[in-house]
Amino acid sequence: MNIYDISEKAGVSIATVSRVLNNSPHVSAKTRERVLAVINDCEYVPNAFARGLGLNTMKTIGLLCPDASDAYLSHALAILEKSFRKYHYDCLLCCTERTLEARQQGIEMLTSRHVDGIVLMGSTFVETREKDNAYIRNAAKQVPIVLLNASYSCDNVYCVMCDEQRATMEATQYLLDTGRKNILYLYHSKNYNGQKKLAGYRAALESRGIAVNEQLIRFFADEKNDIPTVRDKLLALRESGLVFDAVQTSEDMLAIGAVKYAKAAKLSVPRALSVVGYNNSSFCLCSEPEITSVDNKLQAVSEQCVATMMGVLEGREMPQKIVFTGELVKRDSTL
Amino acid sequence: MNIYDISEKAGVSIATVSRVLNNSPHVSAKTRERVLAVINDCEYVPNAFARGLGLNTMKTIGLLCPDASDAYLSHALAILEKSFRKYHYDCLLCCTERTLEARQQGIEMLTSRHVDGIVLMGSTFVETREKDNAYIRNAAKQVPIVLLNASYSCDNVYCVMCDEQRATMEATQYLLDTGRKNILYLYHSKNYNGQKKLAGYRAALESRGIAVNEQLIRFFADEKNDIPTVRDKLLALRESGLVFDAVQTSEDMLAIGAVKYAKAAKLSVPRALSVVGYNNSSFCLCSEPEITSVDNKLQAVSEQCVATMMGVLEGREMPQKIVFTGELVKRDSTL
DNA sequence: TTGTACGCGTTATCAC
DNA sequence: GTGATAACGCGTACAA
Repeated sequence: MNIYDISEKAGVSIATVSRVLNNSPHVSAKTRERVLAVINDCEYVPNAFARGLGLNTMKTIGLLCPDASDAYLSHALAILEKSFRKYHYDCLLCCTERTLEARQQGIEMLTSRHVDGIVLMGSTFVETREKDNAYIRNAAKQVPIVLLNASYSCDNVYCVMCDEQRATMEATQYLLDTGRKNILYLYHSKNYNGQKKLAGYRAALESRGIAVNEQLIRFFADEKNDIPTVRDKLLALRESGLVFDAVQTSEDMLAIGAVKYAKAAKLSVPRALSVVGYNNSSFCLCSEPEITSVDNKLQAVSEQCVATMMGVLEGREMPQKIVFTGELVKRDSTL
Repeated sequence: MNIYDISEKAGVSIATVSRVLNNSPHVSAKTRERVLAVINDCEYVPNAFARGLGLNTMKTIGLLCPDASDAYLSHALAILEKSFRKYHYDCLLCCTERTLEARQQGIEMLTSRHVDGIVLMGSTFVETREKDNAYIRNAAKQVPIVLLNASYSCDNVYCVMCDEQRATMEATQYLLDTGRKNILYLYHSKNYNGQKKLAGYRAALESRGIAVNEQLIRFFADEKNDIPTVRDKLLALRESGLVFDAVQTSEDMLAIGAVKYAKAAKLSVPRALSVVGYNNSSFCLCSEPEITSVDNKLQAVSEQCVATMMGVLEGREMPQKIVFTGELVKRDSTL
C-alpha cells in the first residue's frame, strides 16, 4: 500500500495525497476529507525510508553511551530519550566500548545512518591528547554534536555540563569545615571530569591553607563496580600506616566501598570516618548509613542537552557551553 | 557524493560499484581494486536511506523499554544493544510510559520506521485482559516480536524468560527451611510476572503444609523507588500488630526498604528478621547487611532474546518459548 | 565480467 | 486547488 494506491482510490493525484499528508493548506476541505478517509480506511502509513531519502532525514538522534547499564548514564539515557521524543525525534542507541577505535566506529555508524545530531554521553569521549579528539571534530563537520557533562571547544560542538570542580571543592571544604584533617581522595577516571574533580579537591585544601598530601590521592581504576576490592584496598592502606579520617570519592560506588571498609575496620561512620560520594545515585540511599553525595544536576543537564540540540537543528543561535552548579546533598555519612 | 560520482571516477558503471560495495564475487580483482581506491579516496559511504528504500530494511531492531533508568532494564538494554550490534543490527530505543496507549504509540512508531524486529523488555507489556494484548498481536503481523522475561502465546511472538514462580518458591522455601514462620511478602506489580512470583510464594507455603495468611501479602505499588515509605509502611504494619520474622520482596529496592525498617525498629538482620530481594542487583551489595536475592539470569535471557530474534530474521525455525531457571544468591540478610 | 534501465515511495517544482 | 514529473541514491534483473 503506497501513495499511488491511495491516490487512485481517492481519485486524486499523488501530489494531492502528499499535500494532505503534510498538512499543506493548498487543498480544498472536501478533497482533504476524501483523501483522509481513504488513508484511514487503508491504515496507510507513508514509507519512512522513501521519506528519508527525499528529505535526507528520518528525525533521528544518535546517542553514544559508554555503558547503558551504568546508573548515571542510564538515568541520562532515559531523560534524553523522553525529551527528544517530545520533539518527535527518535533515538538510535550506540553503546561504545571505551577504546578510541570503538568510538570512532560508533560515530561512523551513526553518521552513515544520517542521524540529525549526536549526543556524546559523559566525559569519557574527550581525550587529554588533542589529536585523539579528531574524531569528534570530524563528526562535527557532518552533524551537530552535544556533549553531556563534558567540555570541548570546537565548531558545531555544544557542551552542557555541571561544574564538577566547584562541586567537588565544596564537598571537600565541607569535610574540612566539619573537622576532618586527612581526607583520602579516591578517583576512578583520569579523563576531563576526573581531572576537574581532583582539581576541586586540591583547590579546597589550598583554600583552607592546607598542603596536599599526595599519599592521600589514590587512583582506583577498575574497581568502580567491585566493592570488596575497594574495601580491601582501603584496609591495606590503613595497614600500611596511612592515616585518614574521611574518604571522598569521584563516584558513589567507591563511597559504598569506603563504607564497607569502615565496617570491616570497625570504624564508626561518620564519627570515626566521614564518607562523601559523587552522583547522588540510589546507591547512596541503599547504604547504611546513607551516604552524603554530590548532586550534579543530571536532569537539568540532560534536558538542556536536548533543548540545545533542538535549537541548533532549528537554526537558532545556541550557546556552545552551558554550566550548571552542583550541590552537596548531606546525609548520614558525614558529620 | 553518490554512486554515480564514484562510478564515473572509476570509469565503471554504478552496477559495478554496487557489486564491489556488496562484496559480489562477479568482479575482477583489478576492477575491484580500482573502485575501492576511488571509494576510499572520496570517503564515500552509501546512502542508508536509499539502501533502506530498495531493500526495505535498515537493519534496525526496536527496543521498547518501560524505563531505561531502571537498574534491571538498563542492564538488559546494555546487553541487548551490544549483542545486536554483533550481528550488525542497530537499536532504536523507545521508552514508553506505562499506559496502554503510550505502548501502542511506541509500537506504531517502530513499525512505521520499518524496524526488522521488536523486543518488548519486561513483563509490563503483557496485560491480564486478553483484549488489551491486541496491540501485540497486531504488531506481530508486521514484524517478529521477542518478549524479554514475559510470556504471551501468539504467532510471530517469541518469549525468553526466567521461571520466576519457581525461583520465588525456592526462595520462600529457603526462608521456611531456615526456621522462619511468618514471611511477609511485598510485591510491586500485579502483571504477569508479579502474579507468577506471588504464586511461587503461595506454592512454597503449600509445599511445607502451611496455610497462607493473606495479611502477610502486601501490595506496595508505587513505592519501588521510595525507600522511606516502604520503611514507614512496615513500621506501621508492625505497630498494627502484624507479626513477621521475614520479608520477601518482588524487587530488590523493596528489600532495601525492609532492611531500613529493621534498623528503625531495632531488629537485627538476619537474627530477628530475614530479608530476601529479587533481581540480584547492585543494590543488594550496597546494603548493610548485603541482601540475599534471586538471580533471574538476565544476561542469559537477554542474549537468548537476541539469538532468537536473529534466528527468526534469518528464517530459521525458533522455539516460541525458552525458560531459564533462577537461582537464589545467599548473602548476609538471611540465616 | 560488465553495463543499462527500472523500481523503490516519497517530496518538491513546476505548469495549468 | 490540482496534476504531471523530476529528483533522491541505491540494488538488481536482464542484456550484452
